[in-house]
Amino acid sequence: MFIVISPLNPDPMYKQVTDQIKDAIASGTLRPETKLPSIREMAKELKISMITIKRAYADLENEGYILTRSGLGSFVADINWDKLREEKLTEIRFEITKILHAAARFDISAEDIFTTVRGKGVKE
Amino acid sequence: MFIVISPLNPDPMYKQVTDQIKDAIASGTLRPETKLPSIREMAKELKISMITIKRAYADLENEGYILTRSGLGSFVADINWDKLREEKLTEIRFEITKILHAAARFDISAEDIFTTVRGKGVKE
Amino acid sequence: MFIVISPLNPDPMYKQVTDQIKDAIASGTLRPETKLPSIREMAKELKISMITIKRAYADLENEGYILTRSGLGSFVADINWDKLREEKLTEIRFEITKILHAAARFDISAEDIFTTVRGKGVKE
Amino acid sequence: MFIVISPLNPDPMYKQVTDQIKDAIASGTLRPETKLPSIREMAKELKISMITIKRAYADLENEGYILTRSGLGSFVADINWDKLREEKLTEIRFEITKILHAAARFDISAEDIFTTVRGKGVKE
DNA sequence: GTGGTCTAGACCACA
DNA sequence: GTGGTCTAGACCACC
Repeated sequence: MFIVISPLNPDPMYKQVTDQIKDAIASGTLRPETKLPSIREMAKELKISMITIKRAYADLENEGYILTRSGLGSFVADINWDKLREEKLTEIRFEITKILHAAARFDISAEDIFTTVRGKGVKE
Repeated sequence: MFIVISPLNPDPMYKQVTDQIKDAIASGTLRPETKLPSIREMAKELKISMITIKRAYADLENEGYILTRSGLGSFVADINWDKLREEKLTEIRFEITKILHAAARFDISAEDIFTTVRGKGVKE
Repeated sequence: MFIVISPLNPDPMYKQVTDQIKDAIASGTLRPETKLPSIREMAKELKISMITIKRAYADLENEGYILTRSGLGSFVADINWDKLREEKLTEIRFEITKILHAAARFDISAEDIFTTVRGKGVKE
Repeated sequence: MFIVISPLNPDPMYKQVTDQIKDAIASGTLRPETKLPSIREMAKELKISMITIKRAYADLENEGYILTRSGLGSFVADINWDKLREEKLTEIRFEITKILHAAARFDISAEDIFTTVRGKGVKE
């Protein structure tokens, strides 16, 4: 599979898993209805504990990214993109504004930041 | 004093303390040579354990923000401002880039965000 | 394990621990990637508090000797020896020069010292 | 007077005082029978607490460097130079050996250090 | 009064 | 099981 777990990444393992699966879903690499590897398979492939994968899948299900049916496996869910996008945009706007206010104390302006961030390969 | 500990903030208490003291130093509210409140005073004022403050002060000393002399107290160190600003800018760039990556998963572009943030009264 | 805590040693316990682990890493007894005993194991073995070991491990991590991952344990880091050696040499040269200048006031020359230090079993 | 107390020096203040007085005696700057400043004067001049000077003078008396006579003041004692020099040499040897041990951790030999120190203007 | 060290014991997140 | 955080309370050296 396409997932990589790094011990240097400060994020906990389960989060590294969920983040990468979310990326795959959002980018279309994993399409709705697609069956995910079983917990056991995924654990074996990534050489990490089944418990960790279980936790990751549970989180994904709670957040509506996947659906798990006993005995059948886990499948990518069909997501309400508009609602998700709106929520996310509000959340992000809040985060960014907080950071910019903090930055202002160091005499770093929003433009300073936007400029250095642009042209770094971030999708515009 | 000027420090506020919030139970809603997911950061551990000691980090809330260090972050706010760093900000105060960086913004000039706390000038070099200034004596910080003693561990005991600060603990009493914030109503948290002495040990948590001690941990915060120890971290600040390790990072070069303050100097601590047993029997005397802790004092704001003389800091290399350019280096500090540079570090902060790197840190912020990292934070923002992380958020933008998360945003991209929802088809929210950097420009979408910059646009909604601009004209919100944030210093540019 | 190989660590010994001596009550006669004026160094605090946590420093005795870090010094001995640094020695073991530097001498190759502990190789990169090696897992260190857990905080609890080490504490039990040395019959000192968990917290003292935690302090020692935290210091080692701050100085780059080990990496600690919550839930997994602590591991010997891969160290940039050349850089470390260079820094250390500069630092030592400074220390020694300071001592020699102090000694000169007592009419003790550098050669006097070098001579008495040599042949004492110190690695040359 | 010739004493300087530095807050950057990790040695406690009372030790900075005793060390510098010992140096002055050993180097002949302070000759036997010379009267030292009173505790009160010294404290005022160095801008530190009388308690600290009291502690320093007490230590010096215990180690035989000075004699205090109530109502008269403190005077430099008549010292056995050979013994003093021998003590100093032992102390320095101890310091140097400690540094060399630390150095050995980084594969830096005594010769490496002696070589870089020599020819730096240190009296040999 | 100050900070430095060590202790015991709790609760939490993570694997 | 692992480490991370927070707590209360002890003793010490220093000012």
